Amino acid sequence: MPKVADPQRAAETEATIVEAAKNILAENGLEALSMRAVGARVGLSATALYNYFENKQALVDRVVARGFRRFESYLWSAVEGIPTGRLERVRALGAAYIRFAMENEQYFKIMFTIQPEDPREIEELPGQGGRRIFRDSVADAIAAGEIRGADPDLVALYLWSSVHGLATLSLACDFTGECLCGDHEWAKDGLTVEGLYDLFGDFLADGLKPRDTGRIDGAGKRRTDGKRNGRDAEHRDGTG
Amino acid sequence: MPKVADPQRAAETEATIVEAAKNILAENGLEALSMRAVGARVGLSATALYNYFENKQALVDRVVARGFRRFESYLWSAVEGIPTGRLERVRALGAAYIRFAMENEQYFKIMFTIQPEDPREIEELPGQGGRRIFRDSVADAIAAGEIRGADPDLVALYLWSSVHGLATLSLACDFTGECLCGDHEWAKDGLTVEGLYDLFGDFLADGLKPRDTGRIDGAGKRRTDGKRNGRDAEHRDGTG
DNA sequence: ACTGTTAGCTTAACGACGTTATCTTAACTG
DNA sequence: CAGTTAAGATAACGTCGTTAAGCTAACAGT
Repeated sequence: MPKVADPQRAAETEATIVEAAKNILAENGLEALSMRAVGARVGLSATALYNYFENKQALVDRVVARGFRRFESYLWSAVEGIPTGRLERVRALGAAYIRFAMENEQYFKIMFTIQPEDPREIEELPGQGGRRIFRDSVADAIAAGEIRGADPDLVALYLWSSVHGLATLSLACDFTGECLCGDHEWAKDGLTVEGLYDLFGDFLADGLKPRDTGRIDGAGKRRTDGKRNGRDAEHRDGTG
Repeated sequence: MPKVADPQRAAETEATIVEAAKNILAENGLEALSMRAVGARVGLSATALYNYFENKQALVDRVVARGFRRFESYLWSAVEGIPTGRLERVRALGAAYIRFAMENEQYFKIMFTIQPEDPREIEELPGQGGRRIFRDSVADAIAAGEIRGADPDLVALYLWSSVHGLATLSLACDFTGECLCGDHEWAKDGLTVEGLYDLFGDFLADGLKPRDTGRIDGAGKRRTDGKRNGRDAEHRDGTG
């Protein structure tokens, strides 16, 4: 008797439920996202939702998947007007990444916090969509000579993680004015995360500039610190 | 009648409880961290814990605070043998950051996920400790001329967020082998996060190299993309 | 037209959670 | 030895995710 018969109707109801769940999440945060609350929002009892989703995790997975689709289209629409191959396009991509995280805080948090128990149920691994856009833009910029001739996948992952770090950190810390208590030149008229990213973009861009010493593709797996193996702290968390 | 009388004994018991909580967290994850479980682990009932902590959040805050102290000393011990002023020291700091995140996964997650409801109860904002070490090492490297003459706070925050992004992302995605399905030169013999960081370190270092065009301190708050205001997507998450 | 099936829901209930109020026990004090 | 009290246990409330059982309305077959 569980499960729904008409797949058409099922899909519609599921979409309604996912929509309600994401609204509760955006408005009141993760702890407010209960099955009973979602049910009440769509005019059903909590248990009725189990006709459409196996459990709460499955519902949350769907919300996350929706979030990633929105995320991807958000990134796309942010750079579609900028010609491919330009470094500017890559920088705008990073700016859009930050902006999405700030505008969709709760959403962004669960996207990279909750991991689906069955990864195949989500169309793509978290961030795959966003990463692909990064990769393509980077590859174009490399081909156009605006970024040094390194592996696009590597460079894209680098940019992605850098931008992701800024987004994540600013959601966790709100360091705009608290962590950085000193009065700095670059923070005096209201430090925003977007402003920070603008500044960081210079470091990022300089690190990826073409250089004459030829391409680096990491073939040599260079060690920079002499003792990379040997776990120099043995911090294995015994009791401590 | 609540609260404990002898502050000496109270401090000891609190430490025991925090310790038990962090063990449960490390062994079984956040969802296993319940007051009843912590109480059972220290031989008390769940409600007895309320004599030492106002609520669960306060206990978790203490666990997080402990984590940050461990984190800070972990970073310190990882670079104490490397002479100050060397860029190598900054790179080793980043490597230690990554390593801590990998070795203390659950710990690291809550450190940057849970935000205390009363920030003052935690000795320092999340990451302040780690950031300070970054800042000092960067400042030394700048003074020694191994990093370009920019604001140490800005550069430290940049490095911090870059490394944090790599750590966070790899905890969320496990892209070592899944997200990056293509067979790359740099991924062929087992891609580890530490290996990735080694590769990224080159980009990072190049972006921070001294350059002859003088210092950049961001006074001009440069805009790189022509249209930074104007919210080019209007993605305000209405419904659909 | 009456009966049986069944899709899709509701209600009841279970165990676990955080938390509060009340009760017990054991040590100390006069 | 009586009384106080510190520090715990027990009971209980409301909420959570989830399961089992019961209801209701639409539909099928003869």
